[in-house]
Amino acid sequence: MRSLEMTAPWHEEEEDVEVEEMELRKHNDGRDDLTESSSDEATGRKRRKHGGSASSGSASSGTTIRRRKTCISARERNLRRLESNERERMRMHSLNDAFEQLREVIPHIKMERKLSKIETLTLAKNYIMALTNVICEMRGEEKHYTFVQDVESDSNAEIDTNTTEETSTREQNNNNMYQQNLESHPENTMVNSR
DNA sequence: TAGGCCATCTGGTCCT
DNA sequence: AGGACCAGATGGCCTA
Repeated sequence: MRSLEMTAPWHEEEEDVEVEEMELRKHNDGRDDLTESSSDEATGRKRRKHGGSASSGSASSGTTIRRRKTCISARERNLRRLESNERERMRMHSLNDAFEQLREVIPHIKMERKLSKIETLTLAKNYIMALTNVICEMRGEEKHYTFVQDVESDSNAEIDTNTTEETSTREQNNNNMYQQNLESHPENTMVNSR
């Protein structure tokens, strides 16, 4: 059970914190399974059953760092941590909502599974580049971007092995689709092909 | 079963 | 001071 390995900073300060931390965990798990699950079912979001890293945090949070003592109680700290967790969850949910909206406006070849985040960002970038090229062409200027090199470098930077091949192929298809669609029908630049 | 993707927790840092 | 942002860690789910 990872929660027993918890090394929260307040452990140094109060003896009863460990017990309270376990209570916090139980409370968290219960809440995930009950009150929050209903709203998550509505949005289809996955939820973790257990908490995150016990030894998480940056490497800079090593043993030499002395944390400032505060006068707030362990219970108060726990409460603030819970509130902070909740805010972070909401922040990530809003970020994911933004990704979802981005997926909806990016023309791409429809797949059984939805685009991953990295694919979404890469396609969005490529789409912007394709649109920029169209604008340049309409103005009689040189194209700003070429795709083949960029796709290769971007994919290799982020994804490897089989996924790279699959993603590169798919991105190339999408890029070709962008170019063909934009060149033959520049008036349809916002057509969503999903 | 390994690897990719993801959600969540967590503590540090930045910003208001 | 408190919230937002960020990155590391971890475990669950899914697919090849």
